[in-house]
Amino acid sequence: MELSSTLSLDIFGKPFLLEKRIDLLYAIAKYGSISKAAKSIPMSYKSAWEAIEVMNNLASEPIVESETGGKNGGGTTITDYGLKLLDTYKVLKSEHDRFLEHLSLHGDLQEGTFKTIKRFSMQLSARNQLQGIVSNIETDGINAMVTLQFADDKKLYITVTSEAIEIMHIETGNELTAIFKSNSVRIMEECKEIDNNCLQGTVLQIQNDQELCKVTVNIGEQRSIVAVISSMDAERMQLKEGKRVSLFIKSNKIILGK
Amino acid sequence: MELSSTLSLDIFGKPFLLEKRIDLLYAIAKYGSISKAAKSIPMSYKSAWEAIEVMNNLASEPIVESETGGKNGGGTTITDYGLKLLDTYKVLKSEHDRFLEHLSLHGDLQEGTFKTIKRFSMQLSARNQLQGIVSNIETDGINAMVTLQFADDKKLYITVTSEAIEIMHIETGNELTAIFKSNSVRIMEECKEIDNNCLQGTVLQIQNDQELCKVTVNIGEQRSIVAVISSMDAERMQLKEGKRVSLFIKSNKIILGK
DNA sequence: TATCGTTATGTATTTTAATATATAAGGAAC
DNA sequence: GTTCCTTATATATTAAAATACATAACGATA
Repeated sequence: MELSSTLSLDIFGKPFLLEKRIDLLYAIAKYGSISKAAKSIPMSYKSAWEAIEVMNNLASEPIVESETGGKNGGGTTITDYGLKLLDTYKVLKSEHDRFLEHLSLHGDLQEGTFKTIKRFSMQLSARNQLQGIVSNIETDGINAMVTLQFADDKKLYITVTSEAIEIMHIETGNELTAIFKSNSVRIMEECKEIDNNCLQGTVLQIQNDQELCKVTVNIGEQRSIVAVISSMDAERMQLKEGKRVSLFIKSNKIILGK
Repeated sequence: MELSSTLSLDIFGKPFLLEKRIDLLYAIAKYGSISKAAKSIPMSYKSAWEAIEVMNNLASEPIVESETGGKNGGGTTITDYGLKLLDTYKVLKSEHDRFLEHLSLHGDLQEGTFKTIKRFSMQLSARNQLQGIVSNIETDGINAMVTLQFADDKKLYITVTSEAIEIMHIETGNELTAIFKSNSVRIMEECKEIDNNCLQGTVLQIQNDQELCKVTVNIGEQRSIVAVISSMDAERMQLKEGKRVSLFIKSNKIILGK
């Protein structure tokens, strides 16, 4: 048994972006004309034309622009706004697909064992979430150590139970998310080479209250990590914006998300 | 702009459980007859009959059973299997709705700022996930303390950043999930009254390797918590199945999920 | 100016899905 | 046996959606 679902973006309660229309828009982007696009789908020119008219009317800005007459009889192109909408839909759709896949895998539908389903569509309070690829798994009795590799040859070791590895079907090559709280991050002047789970970065922002200090550190590629440390420690290290620091996260304080 | 989506459960690539059919099944369960159910939807008897025939044929077991003739002319009732499917669909649907709501709230669709979307449909490695109601929030500078109340007047305190409270729009009355790793759980013989974040329970299962000991503790209402502690500690406490223990989870090791 | 491929628009036709209507048969209850 | 309400099944009708087809306007280009 499988799950399927069609995603639709509505405006004023009316369908705006539908899967079919999205296909049409991509075809228009490719061929530069409604008629050719319609032929490639395939669908009738009239349907195509009406679909894009509806979309253009519902949207706050035009999605496509048409020219009639001219060199090749005219044509239709997608506006920047239209392209942005296509990107948006793509992200939405892929996230939705991920969700359905999770839901499908999560229990035996025939058996109706879904009552015990766990929530897995959650917004998490943990501010730090880094995506990486599993490069190694070492199972050793009750616990297992997962190595998560990031783009820039940084990596993190993560301790989870072997049970979790099994239940989540974690394998090398999986793209997983390392999740950890900001108070699980320690800041040090310099990592010793032997230290694991160290990430380098530069301080982006500092915020203080009486006892605590929230430090945002840029670790490259627009990714940042938030650490909350004691104001005392912050002062001792003379933290300030732009300063280069090392971040240390204990492997047993990281949660994995698939 | 809004998101909408219709969930469908398919078998052999063919639509099996659709929203409409679910409504029909509920109506049949209520009225005990296809004709009355169809009238109440409303839809034609023929459509209704065909719909349930399709479903009965696709399913591995009958979903409804019909009798013709008799006291009130016969009738149609839903089988246990059918009821189980309805339950399954309900869970699936509510999870799907949750997901769409999250997705809708997660960015401004008009602005197309969805590129930076975070994954929030994840399976988590953390084995311990407890749902409760927020009964109190104390924001104090950088950090905030959330009190999560459970059914049986147990409660947990959770430390998160004030930023997280804002971003997630956490308010008293929200139903949230407390998420923590099994190695964040300490086991003690007895909690002192003054200790916070203590949960009582009885040991369900114990698993050992050379160094570590995984203990599953039942904390009532079929909910259980998994703790991984050192074998030494386990031995010192003479843990065994059925023993009553106290669990302690530090407030700053818990992640909140909404 | 005639050509060409397109947009823009209308009307007719087909397809599809749903409803409406009709009818047989079943079987307990009176 | 008649009544009653239902299931089960077929056929006709309606409604909605898509396609097919036809035609005007457009404007660069040869």
